[in-house]
Amino acid sequence: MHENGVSANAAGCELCLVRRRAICHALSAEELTALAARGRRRSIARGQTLLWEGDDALVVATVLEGMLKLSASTGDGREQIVGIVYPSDFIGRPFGQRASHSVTALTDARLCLFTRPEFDAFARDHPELEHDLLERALHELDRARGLMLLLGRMTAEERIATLLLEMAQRFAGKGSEDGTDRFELPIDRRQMADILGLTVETVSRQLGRLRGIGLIDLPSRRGIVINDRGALAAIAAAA
Amino acid sequence: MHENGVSANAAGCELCLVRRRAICHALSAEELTALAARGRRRSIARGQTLLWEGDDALVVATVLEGMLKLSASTGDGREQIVGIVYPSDFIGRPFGQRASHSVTALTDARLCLFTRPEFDAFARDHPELEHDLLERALHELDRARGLMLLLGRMTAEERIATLLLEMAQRFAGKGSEDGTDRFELPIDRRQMADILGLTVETVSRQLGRLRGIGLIDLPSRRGIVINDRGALAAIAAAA
DNA sequence: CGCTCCGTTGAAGAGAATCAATGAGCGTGG
DNA sequence: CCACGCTCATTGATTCTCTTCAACGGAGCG
Repeated sequence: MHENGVSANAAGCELCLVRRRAICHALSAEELTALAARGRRRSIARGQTLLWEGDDALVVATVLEGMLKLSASTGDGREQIVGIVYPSDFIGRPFGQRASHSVTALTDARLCLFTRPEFDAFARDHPELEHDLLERALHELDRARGLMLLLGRMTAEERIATLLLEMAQRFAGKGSEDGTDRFELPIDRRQMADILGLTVETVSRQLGRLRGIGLIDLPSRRGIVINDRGALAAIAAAA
Repeated sequence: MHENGVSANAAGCELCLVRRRAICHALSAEELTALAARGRRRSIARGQTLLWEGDDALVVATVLEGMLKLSASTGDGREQIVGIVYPSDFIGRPFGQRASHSVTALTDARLCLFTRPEFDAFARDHPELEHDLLERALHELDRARGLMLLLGRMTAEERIATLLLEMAQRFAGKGSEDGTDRFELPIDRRQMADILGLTVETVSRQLGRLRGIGLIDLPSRRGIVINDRGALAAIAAAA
């Protein structure tokens, strides 16, 4: 357990990779400077947990690079991933004492970190920022509820198809017109299972099945080739 | 299909049942008048749907009386309830074109209704209102994610125990100290199943099982008596 | 009084979990 | 450079939970 790269933050925001997509885009240059003065850049290693479910929600952050998972778990260790966050996404729980879920790095990641009390105070003084947070929260709520349908009512095959299509949409280079997509999964089978509410074995078997009927190829451990996006979408079939 | 009781709204807000708990509590008397001028009281009968998943999100509302469900469904009709709303809760999707889920009355209900464009515009001019919406959205997000754990990782028995405890917390009169609670379920078995991602038969069987081992009684169709809250909590067991 | 809706219960079956073994890929260290 | 050990993915056999299909009885309501 190292203390990881924590560095002071000047006005490097203008060069920031996510300047235009993160919450910061709601702020003027002047306001941005004020916010930046409260922020810290921090690196976090793959596998490290930033916030623990149930603990005090001490910090919030914008993701600069990397991917993190939000997860909840039962008393006996069963885990459910309740969200994945990407660069420019916001993490943490403003205006609340406790973290309702854990936040763990899926890849090495860099964050722009704020202490929650400081961030809360700043947000309350900046309506445009709160509006942006609101839009993000509403969007996440829509996504979470979509996943509830998947977890509550879809078969293993449908869940897999849905996940592949979503991953393709995010990671494949706009796919060719013939319905083909090729990309690298950013997560392993265990994490796929934890997102979909399945076991690794079931994930593996269903992927094998889809490969068997020619809808996808699995050229490598993380590699996915979608041969027939239409057929996959037909399986995902959720209205 | 009747056109239901739609009536103009004066400044009856002061008498409003949910004045102090709904979004309105964030507004001054003056602002409240301005908002009220844009609102309409509307009754909606049990079973009626206010918003359809995928349709334009034309309205938002505060619930004055009654309960409504938020639901999503697959192409072939499987349904998942993704949320239940109670008096003083806010429904609808501000700042978004499409409703991501349907909103249907579980009981006869009364709403304080706004057209979405009007509400959006008003909200943008009133940061305190947006802050309240943000807090509500964040809270709903926490709840939705908790349900994702239930749907993805819990057994039927655990789901039932969790639901009973939550319902008891909301509807039972603070229960006696010996761990007993008595209340009427506001929903039928089908709706319980749609919340928990199960079938009605499984819900019925699990309730029967819990009754069999003495943890609960089922004095009537909707009636629930919790005999041993501790044991139920031990089953719910999610951290 | 009959009808429909709802809840319960039973029997059978399917889908996913569990238990278990094997093998591929990868980083480490000899 | 290769051997070792680890993690991760796959596959098989079996088990079990939950679903599906079906029938029945009671409560409420026209």
